[in-house]
Amino acid sequence: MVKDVRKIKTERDIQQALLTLLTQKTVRQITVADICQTSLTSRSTFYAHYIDKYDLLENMVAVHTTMFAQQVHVRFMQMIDGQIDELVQGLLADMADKRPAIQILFTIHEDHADLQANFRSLLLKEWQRFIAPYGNAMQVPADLMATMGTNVQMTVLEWTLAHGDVSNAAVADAIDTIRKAVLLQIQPATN
Amino acid sequence: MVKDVRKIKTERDIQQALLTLLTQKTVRQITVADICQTSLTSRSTFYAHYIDKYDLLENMVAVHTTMFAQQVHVRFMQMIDGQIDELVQGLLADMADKRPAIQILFTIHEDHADLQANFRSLLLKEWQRFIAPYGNAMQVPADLMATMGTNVQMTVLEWTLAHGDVSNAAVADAIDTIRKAVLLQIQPATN
DNA sequence: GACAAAGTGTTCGAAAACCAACGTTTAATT
DNA sequence: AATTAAACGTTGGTTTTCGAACACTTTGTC
Repeated sequence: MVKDVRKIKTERDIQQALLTLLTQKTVRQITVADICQTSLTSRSTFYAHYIDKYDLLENMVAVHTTMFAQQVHVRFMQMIDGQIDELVQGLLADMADKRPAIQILFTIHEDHADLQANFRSLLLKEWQRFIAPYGNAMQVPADLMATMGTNVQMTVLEWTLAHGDVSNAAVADAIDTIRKAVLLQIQPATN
Repeated sequence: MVKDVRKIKTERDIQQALLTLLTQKTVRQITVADICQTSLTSRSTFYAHYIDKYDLLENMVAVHTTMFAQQVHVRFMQMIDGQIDELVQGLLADMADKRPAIQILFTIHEDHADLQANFRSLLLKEWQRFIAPYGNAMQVPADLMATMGTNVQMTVLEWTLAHGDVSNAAVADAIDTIRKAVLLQIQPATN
């Protein structure tokens, strides 16, 4: 079953409209009429695709979450010690075209639509899987270090989303220092 | 008679598609099927709006030409001696959102679709109107100076289209030198 | 509490776009 | 010159979108 192009275009326009409006108003302030006006679609068409504006928002967050989940999983599998930050850099490269959307959605924190929280949750899960084998030998609680690692990566991710790249030497240094500290806690023998 | 939004959207998509394709292929190499594929419209719909791809192109060129004509006319009226380059800067500011489109169309030179030539022609006409009063007193042919002035402005216009702004001091200096030379020919008494 | 204004969600006939199919034209190959 | 493939332009039935209308809920005001 192939989707009619009109559906694809309508949904694309509606989603883009919501992103645009989110840079101007809060979710609550945005009306369905606003979205339709901006996207050049009629309200009846909107309701043919989404239950309401929250359904639209949750849908968009879900799509990006799924994409991130798949990528983060694949990349973590390929990960070698000491290249954890490269994971985030690689992810950012893959998401290049979605950057504006992700950047906007990161500012939205609704009950069932919180992309930032989803990303953090996915990264945390992978960190926990990564740390698990070392768990017993560690001096520091595994969950704590997993959270630390996650937060460092989220920081890199958000900084890069906002500034385009981690070209700033000072920032790169700061992150690297923290990264090494975190890894040292996990693998005291190596390095 | 208000246009149906679907028509607006379809034409917007088709036009955007052509612009995109023009960055990859020549007009001749681009097929109607290409345009439809890129714009997510069906071929039957394309033919409901345009006779063929050249009709589409001419249409787009005509729109930008008309817009430029109106702006250049209004601004030339407000023009004061020595602020001729500000005209181009002002025009560029007004056309900010259309910059990518204009930039691409400037590279296309078809028989009845040559935006660059149209712009040059419009500027030249205004220069001729501007110079006319000084005509008899000038040491240099009026038409020559009009052409010179036009060329300088076209250069600024194209450079700014390509590089975003005339922030480069060297470029700004070079242009200013030429501008003054041109104006000096026209108004030997003033300055 | 009455009221107006604005937003919500639904319905339905008309208009537009889709898409697959078709025969025709064009251009390249042999 | 014959053949083939690709692009052209047209057609008609199907799907989607539009737009206006409707009743209903929410919000803020007098």
